[in-house]
Amino acid sequence: MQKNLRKPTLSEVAALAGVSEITVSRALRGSSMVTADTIRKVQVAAESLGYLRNRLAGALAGGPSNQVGVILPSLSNIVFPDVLKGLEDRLENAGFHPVLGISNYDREKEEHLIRNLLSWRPAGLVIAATSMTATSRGLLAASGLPVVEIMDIDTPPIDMAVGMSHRAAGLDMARHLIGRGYRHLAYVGHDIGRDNRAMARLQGFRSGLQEAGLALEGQVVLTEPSSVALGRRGLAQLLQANPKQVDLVYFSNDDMAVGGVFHCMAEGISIPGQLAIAGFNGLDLGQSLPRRLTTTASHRSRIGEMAARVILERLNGQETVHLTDVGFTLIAGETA
Amino acid sequence: MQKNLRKPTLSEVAALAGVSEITVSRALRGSSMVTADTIRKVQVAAESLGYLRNRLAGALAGGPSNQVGVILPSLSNIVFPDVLKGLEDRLENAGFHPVLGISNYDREKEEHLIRNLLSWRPAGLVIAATSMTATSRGLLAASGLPVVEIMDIDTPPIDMAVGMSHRAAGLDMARHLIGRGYRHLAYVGHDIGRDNRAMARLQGFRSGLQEAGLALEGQVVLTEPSSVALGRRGLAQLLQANPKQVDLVYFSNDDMAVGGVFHCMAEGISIPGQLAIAGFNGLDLGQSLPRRLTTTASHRSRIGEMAARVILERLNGQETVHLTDVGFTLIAGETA
DNA sequence: TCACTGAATGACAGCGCTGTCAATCGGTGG
DNA sequence: CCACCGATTGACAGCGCTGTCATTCAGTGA
Repeated sequence: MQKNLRKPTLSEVAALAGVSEITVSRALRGSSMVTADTIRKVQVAAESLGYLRNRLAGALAGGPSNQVGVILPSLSNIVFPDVLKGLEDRLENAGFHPVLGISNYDREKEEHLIRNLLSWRPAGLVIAATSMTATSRGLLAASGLPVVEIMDIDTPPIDMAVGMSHRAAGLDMARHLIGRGYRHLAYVGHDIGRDNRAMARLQGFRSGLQEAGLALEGQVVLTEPSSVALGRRGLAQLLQANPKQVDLVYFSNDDMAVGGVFHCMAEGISIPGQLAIAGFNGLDLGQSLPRRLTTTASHRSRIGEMAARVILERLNGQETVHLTDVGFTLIAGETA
Repeated sequence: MQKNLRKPTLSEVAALAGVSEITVSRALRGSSMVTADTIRKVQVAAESLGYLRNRLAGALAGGPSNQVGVILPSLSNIVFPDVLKGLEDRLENAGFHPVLGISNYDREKEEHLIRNLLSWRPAGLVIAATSMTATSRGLLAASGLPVVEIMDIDTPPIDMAVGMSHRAAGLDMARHLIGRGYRHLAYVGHDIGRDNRAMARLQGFRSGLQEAGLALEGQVVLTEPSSVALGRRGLAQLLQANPKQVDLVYFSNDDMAVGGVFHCMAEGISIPGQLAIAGFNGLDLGQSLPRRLTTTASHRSRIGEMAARVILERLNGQETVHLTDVGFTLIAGETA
C-alpha cells in the first residue's frame, strides 16, 4: 500500500491524448460539444493512466456537487434504515450520495452535524429533525440549499417537508379501536420526551378518546429507546399497576407491540380476547406474527424516495411542492 | 430561499478581523501558533459574518478529508444498520462522516460505487463486500487509502479486515446442536447465491454434521431477501417436503428463525419438543420471544466500531493490525 | 471567390483554502 | 549596544478542475 502514488490529473490525460485539459474535462463528462472521435481518444488515454476524476476540485471550480447531507436521529430500529434505503436508492440512481449523520435525538449534536455537513457544500440536505435549535434553523435557511424535513408534517418546514401526520395516525387508530368496541385503553411508550413523533401519535390518540368521552386508563412510558424487549417489559409493568380493567394497549410502535404480544404469550394471556394490542409502523415482523398485528403502516421507504425526488426536482430547476403527505394506512389485524 | 447568497470567504473574515487569511485559517482550526487574543478577534469576525468553512477547498489544498466512504450490500434488515451505527458513532466522535453507498449485492454496482466514492478523495473506505470484481480490487489497492473489508474474515483482505468467521460460526452451532442430541437436521435459507456469508455459515454447519457422520436431511433456500415472513414460509415449505423426520431447523438468520417460530406457534408445533429452531445474529427480537431463541450473537456494532478504529489509527500514522476477529458468541436459548 | 456561420477546441482565470517558507518583533545574554 | 532567538504573523503559490470567453476551421450561399 504505497502512499506516494500521485493520482494522474486532467493535464496528464490531456497531454497523452494530445488535446487540451478542458476538452478532456468535457469529453469525460459527456458534453455534446466534443467529437465522438475525440471522446474515444480521451477515454483511451484516461483508462491507460488509470485516471480518476477529482470531484473535490470539480465542485470547488463551480461544478455541481453530488453529495446530499442526511441527518437521522437513530439507526436502532428498522424505521430509519427503511427511509435511508428509499433515499439512497433514488439518489444513487441520479448519481448522488448521502453523507450521513446521526443526531441521536440531541439538538446540539444535530446543530453540529448541520454545520459540518454544510461545510462540504452539498447539493441538498435531508433531515429527520428533533426539535431544532434556532441556530440550526438559521443555518439551514441561510444555506440556500434544498432542505427537506422528513417524517413529520405537523409543523411548517423551513423549506420542504415529506412525511405524514403522526397526530392524525394516532387519532385514526383511536377511532378505529373505539369503533371495534374497546373502552378501557392504555398506552405503553418509549424514549420519553425525545421521540416527538411518538408523542404526537399519543396526543392524537388521546383526542380520539376524548371525542368518545374516554380517557387513557393507564400509561407506562419508559426512558429507553424502543425495542421488543422494552415493549415486553413495559406491558408487564402496566399490567402490574393496572390489573384487569384494561382491554387494549396502544404501543408507541410495532417493536414495542410485538414485545407486548410476546409477554402475553409467555403469560398465557389471550389476544385479543383478554387483551388487545395495537402498534404503529406496519413492520414485516408484526404482520408475520401468528396473529397479524393491528397497526398503522407508515410508508417509510416512500418518504425517503419522495425526499430524494423533491431535492432532485429542485436541483433540476423545477418548481417543487413544499409539503408532501405520504399518508398512512391502518392495518386492521387480528390483535385488536 | 435566495440562491445568490454568496457565502463569506476566509479573506472577508480576514479583512474584518484585520489579519491575514492564513491566520484566520489557523485560528479557526485551532492551531497552537496563534495568540489567544487573535483567535478571539477572528472568532468574533467569523461569527458576525456567518462564516462557514469550505472543506472542499480545504481538502483540495492539501488539508485532510474527513469523509469515509462506506459501501454496504443492503439496509433491509437490522444487521447492517447496526454496523453502520457503530461505525458512524466512532467516526462522528473523531469528526468524520460516512458517505454511503448500497451495492444491493451487485458486483457491478459495487464497482461503480467504489469509483464514485473514491473520486471524492475520502480519507478511507469501509466495505462490506460482495465478491468484488478484479477492477474493484484494483481500484482499492491503487487508492493508497486505508481500506477495511468488514463482516467477514474468511478471505484475505486487500488491506485490512474486521469481522468474524462465518464458517466457524456455522461449525460451532452444528457441534452445539449435535451435543444437545439432535440428529435430524435441516436448513432454511434466503437469498440464494448472493449472501456469501450465509453460505459460509451453511458450509461450516455442514462440516459439523460431517464430523458426526451426519448430513442435512432437508434444505429450503429461497431466492428473496431474508425476512420474518420468508422464514415462516420457508419452514412451511420444508415441513411439507420432509414431514416428521426433521427434529431441528437451522435458519440462515434470526429474522428467518423467528418466522419459523411463528409458523410453529400458528400450527401448534411445540418448540423444541416437536421441532427445535436455531438462528444467527442474536437480535433483540429473538431474545424477547416467549422462549429465547438459540442463536449465535454476531457483534455487529462492534464490527463498525473496530472498522472506524483501524481507519483512524492508520490515519494517525499508527501501525494497524490487518485482521481483526471480533468473534461470536453462541447463545444457548430455549428453542433448541 | 469571400464574408459568414456554426461546430469543435482552446486559453485563461479563478473557485477558497492550506503548506511552505520568509518576515517581523519584542525580549535576552554577553 | 548588538547579534540572536523563539513566538507570531504573513506572502505566495498552487491543489485539479470548470465556466467564460476567444479562436479555429470547414462548409455555405451570394
